[in-house]
Amino acid sequence: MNREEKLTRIYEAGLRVFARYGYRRARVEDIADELGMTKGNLYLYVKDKRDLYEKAVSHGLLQWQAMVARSIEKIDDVCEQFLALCRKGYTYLSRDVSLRSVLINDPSIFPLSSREDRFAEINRASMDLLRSVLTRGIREGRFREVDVDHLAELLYSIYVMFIIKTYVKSEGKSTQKMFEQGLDVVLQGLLKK
Amino acid sequence: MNREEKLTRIYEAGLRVFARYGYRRARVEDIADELGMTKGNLYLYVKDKRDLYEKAVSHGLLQWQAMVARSIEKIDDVCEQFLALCRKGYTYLSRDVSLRSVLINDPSIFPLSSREDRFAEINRASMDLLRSVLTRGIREGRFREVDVDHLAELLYSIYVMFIIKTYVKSEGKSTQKMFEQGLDVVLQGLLKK
DNA sequence: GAAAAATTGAACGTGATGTTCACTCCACCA
DNA sequence: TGGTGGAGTGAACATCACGTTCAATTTTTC
Repeated sequence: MNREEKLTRIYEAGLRVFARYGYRRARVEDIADELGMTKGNLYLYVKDKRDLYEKAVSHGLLQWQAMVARSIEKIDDVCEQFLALCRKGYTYLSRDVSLRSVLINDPSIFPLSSREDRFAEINRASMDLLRSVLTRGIREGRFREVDVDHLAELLYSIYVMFIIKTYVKSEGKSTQKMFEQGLDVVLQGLLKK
Repeated sequence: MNREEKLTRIYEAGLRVFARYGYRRARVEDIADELGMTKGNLYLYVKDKRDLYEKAVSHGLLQWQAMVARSIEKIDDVCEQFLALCRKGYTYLSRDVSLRSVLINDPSIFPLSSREDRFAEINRASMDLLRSVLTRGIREGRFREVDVDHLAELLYSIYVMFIIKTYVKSEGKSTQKMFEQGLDVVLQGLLKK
């Protein structure tokens, strides 16, 4: 594994840990453990904890933005769209956004205010995506007339949970099944009889 | 406010904080802040951090067990039952059980192994409750033939999230709306056409 | 097999955190 | 009014956890 790939793995592990505990409470040893290496070794790749954090966030942010952008292009129906959103690639960052900022919503956890603006922006984009899918479904007469705002919020919460389960603690297989099942039921509930 | 009530408030605040960060990463100052008092004052009520943790967990565990017991008596249909489960009283403990043990599932966070057994037990009881509701609905021909295990898991996850949002960061009103809306859709999806 | 690169683990210093305590504040009563 | 006890404060302290460094060791490369 070359230096590039190793850095990527470090950033991803870093994001997982920062997402779990927040910057302040995350220990660089946690990150080393996550990678199966020692603290000392980590310091050959990053300057210090802060540096690791900055780089990791930038790394994840790019991936996540690209994914949202791609998703928006091909809105179809809520379930497919939503599952696609869940399945696709590198959404590590959403864990920060979601677990902390959305669910628990504690701005002190992520200290960089300019970054927080971008988190908020991405969150909003994702929510907008869901809302527009729901609205369109209703307008086209396929969905029942549900409360778009609240349902979008619930769906986004479910999405967040999927991300947490899948990426924060990698329980891939059964989690996938569980959400497919669940979303199938939701879709049935949405569709007009 | 007498000493009894104050102790109760301390335990509840303690649980919130322990649930957020885990025993090790929770600071007693966090708990003091949560209560709007100083660390020093806290020590008039509890012996030390460990003592606070023990007492708080016991306190919450009793409430939660009582609630599950009550719920099991009057199973009706999944939505009503589920919402009741969500609305009712003191379920603080479930945040520990759920956010940490269920979602992130990190046994190291709560160090008392005997306690963990009881957590697991309560978790299982809650899941059983949901599964039995679903199974019954299907057997009686009211529900579509969904995958009971996976759907129960998703519902439980949603429940966990409700608890987190409501109790860990008290966003009562809109959270309530969001889950009622969401669960209504789920119920519609469950019911046979 | 030597040179270079990667990795380790122990050591260090500092800042954070659990705990204590002398002191203040205040309600209550004589 | 002045004394008493309980509630609460915030500064001080001691310990230790954590970020960081580095000499020593292992692994890789040629």
